[in-house]
Amino acid sequence: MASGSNYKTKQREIMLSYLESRPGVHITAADVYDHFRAQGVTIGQSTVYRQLEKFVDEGILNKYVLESGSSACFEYVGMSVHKKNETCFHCKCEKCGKLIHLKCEELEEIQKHLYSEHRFKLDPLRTVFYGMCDDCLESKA
Amino acid sequence: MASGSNYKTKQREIMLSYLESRPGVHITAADVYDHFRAQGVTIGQSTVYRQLEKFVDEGILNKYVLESGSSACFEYVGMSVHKKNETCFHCKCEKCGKLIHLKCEELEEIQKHLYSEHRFKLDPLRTVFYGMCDDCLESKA
DNA sequence: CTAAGTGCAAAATGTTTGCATACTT
DNA sequence: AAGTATGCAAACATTTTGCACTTAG
Repeated sequence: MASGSNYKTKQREIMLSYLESRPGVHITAADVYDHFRAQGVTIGQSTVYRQLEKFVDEGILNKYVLESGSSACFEYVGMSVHKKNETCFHCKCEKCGKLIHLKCEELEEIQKHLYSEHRFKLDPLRTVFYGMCDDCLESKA
Repeated sequence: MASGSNYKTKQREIMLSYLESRPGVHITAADVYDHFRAQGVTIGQSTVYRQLEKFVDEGILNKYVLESGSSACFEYVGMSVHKKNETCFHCKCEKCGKLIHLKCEELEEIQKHLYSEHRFKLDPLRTVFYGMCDDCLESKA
């Protein structure tokens, strides 16, 4: 979480403002790379990966791994969300792959329950609920 | 979940009995491959991956993706658990890697809640709660 | 001037696929 | 005989690393 020193480079700045403009959206390393390349701005892939990892360390981004073999997803949470300590859960549909964001009081009960009864401190940023979404449930039957 | 047809091959059988002998343990494709190669028994990697994927489809194994860049983990859950329809949740400690199994009534409330309020049908066999366990919480402070 | 960041290409992973062969039913 | 599984090697996708060069502090 604690960051080392960060030089204010052009690449870091434009990446940050791009990510900042998409709060709550899942973005992959390739998305970032492609976004800038499409504009004629080239940022090396290694730089993209290295900066993303830094942002995660700094708590500016969350990182999710949804499936093996596919890219990791990053999501801007910024300092504001972090400070407010808002809990955001994610549900991933195993059928259509849709990702659902939930901010729900009741789900926060899980955390409390796990902590008080099972002495386990849940990390909602890393936890993904797998299952099946509304649409797929209907189309299945 | 429904399986296609499964031929009873030597590879499938020895893989199954190996996995069966390690219930509740996380095993990677490489673990399986190495285990047999160390015994002089060679199973092609593709076979390992293909069979593991089948076992997952059949509900015999759970599959977890812990981090990007590292291997997917498989865990034997077997038919017995499946038939009894017991709900078993898993908590994985992000620090020490320990895997905790929970059978808890209250956690089953999550399922009901997610279903009734968010129209999302949770799959407990695929879902892992990430966080920090008792021991690591203490040793951290 | 020194520490940190960049970009390229190469390497390292982990997983999937094509295809000829072998085994199950 | 028909359908399925196997094993190899090659293909793939994602991410990491080595290194010479550039930039920020």
